[in-house]
Amino acid sequence: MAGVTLPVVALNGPTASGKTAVAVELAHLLAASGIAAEVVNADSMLVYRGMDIGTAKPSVAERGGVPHHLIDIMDVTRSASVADFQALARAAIADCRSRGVVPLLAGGSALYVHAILDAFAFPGTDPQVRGRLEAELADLGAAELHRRLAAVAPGTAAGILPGNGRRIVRALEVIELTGSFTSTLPGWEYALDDVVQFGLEVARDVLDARIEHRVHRMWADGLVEEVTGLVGAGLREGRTASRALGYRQVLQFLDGELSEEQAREATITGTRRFSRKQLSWFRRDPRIRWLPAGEGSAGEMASVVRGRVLIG
RNA sequence: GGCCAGGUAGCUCAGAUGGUAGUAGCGUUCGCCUGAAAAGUGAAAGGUCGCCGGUUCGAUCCCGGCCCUGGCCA
Repeated sequence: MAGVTLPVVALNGPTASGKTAVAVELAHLLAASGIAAEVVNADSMLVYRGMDIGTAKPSVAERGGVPHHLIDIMDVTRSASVADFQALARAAIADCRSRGVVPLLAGGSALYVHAILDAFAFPGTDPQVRGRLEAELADLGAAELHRRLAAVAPGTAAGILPGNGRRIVRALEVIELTGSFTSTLPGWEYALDDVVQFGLEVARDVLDARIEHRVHRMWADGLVEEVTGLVGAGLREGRTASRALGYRQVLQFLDGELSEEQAREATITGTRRFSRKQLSWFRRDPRIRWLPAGEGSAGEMASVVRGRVLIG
């Protein structure tokens, strides 16, 4: 009785695979059997306020009365980080469980999911050290800092491209703060109890067609207007938000670098490529149970989750 | 039926006075990357250059025929 445990349910898959709808449907099915469930977003771009159309953010109506956490939590001028997100998501998951609610971790950012579920530690950051190194990066250039990194930690330097200033700075920062830097990702080792991971599988050609259709719909729904409005909110100053698929291309259109048609096509091909990248990430995780996306997928997940709750 | 333009990588195409072709775009495959992962980045695979014949030391390229595609005229 006191031994009832609540699993963490991760629901992943490539963009446009229908994760959002399935998550809400799953929550409803669980509710029908007396199990409360809420969605915890695991998508790096849904956190930004005002980025709705281009991120395919679920509307309040689409959320179907199911509470969603970690959506619309920061302005486009800020940059979300894996480390912040890990802490926020773990807190949201713990909060759900403490209230007797099953958390449904839904989203397509594989690194975020990995960092939330698994033993993934982030060395801290120090604004002063960081600031100084970034100034040096601006002065001396990435190649020079890369040489310095190579002198201190050859192995680390070998794993970072000489032109990747951002990672070089981060590595130097961590070495300065902690004495060493590990650049290998941790293995598949849960840091949370009782995790169930599902992946939504969609045939390539179907997914590609959906992506194309969705991008056209974004344009019809006013993506260009949304971006124009966000420019006033500082979108261009947002290091991450301004690079989001669709947003970056519309900015290029607004700047005259691309025609509107080219921007739309670039968004389609970029999104397609992104979906491949997502798949290659998720496929590496052997614990994911893949289900074909479709009518019965939420039902199948619901029965697995019910079993976990009752057995626990 | 006649005229014109084409048939080169999975797709769209580039190219060479005849010496078996392209850092091409998109696609595919496989990697790297721990505080920007919808970002950044490396590499690979892949072609009997429409088919048959002729000229030539040698043809994807020249010549002839054929097939297919698009357009125009009948």
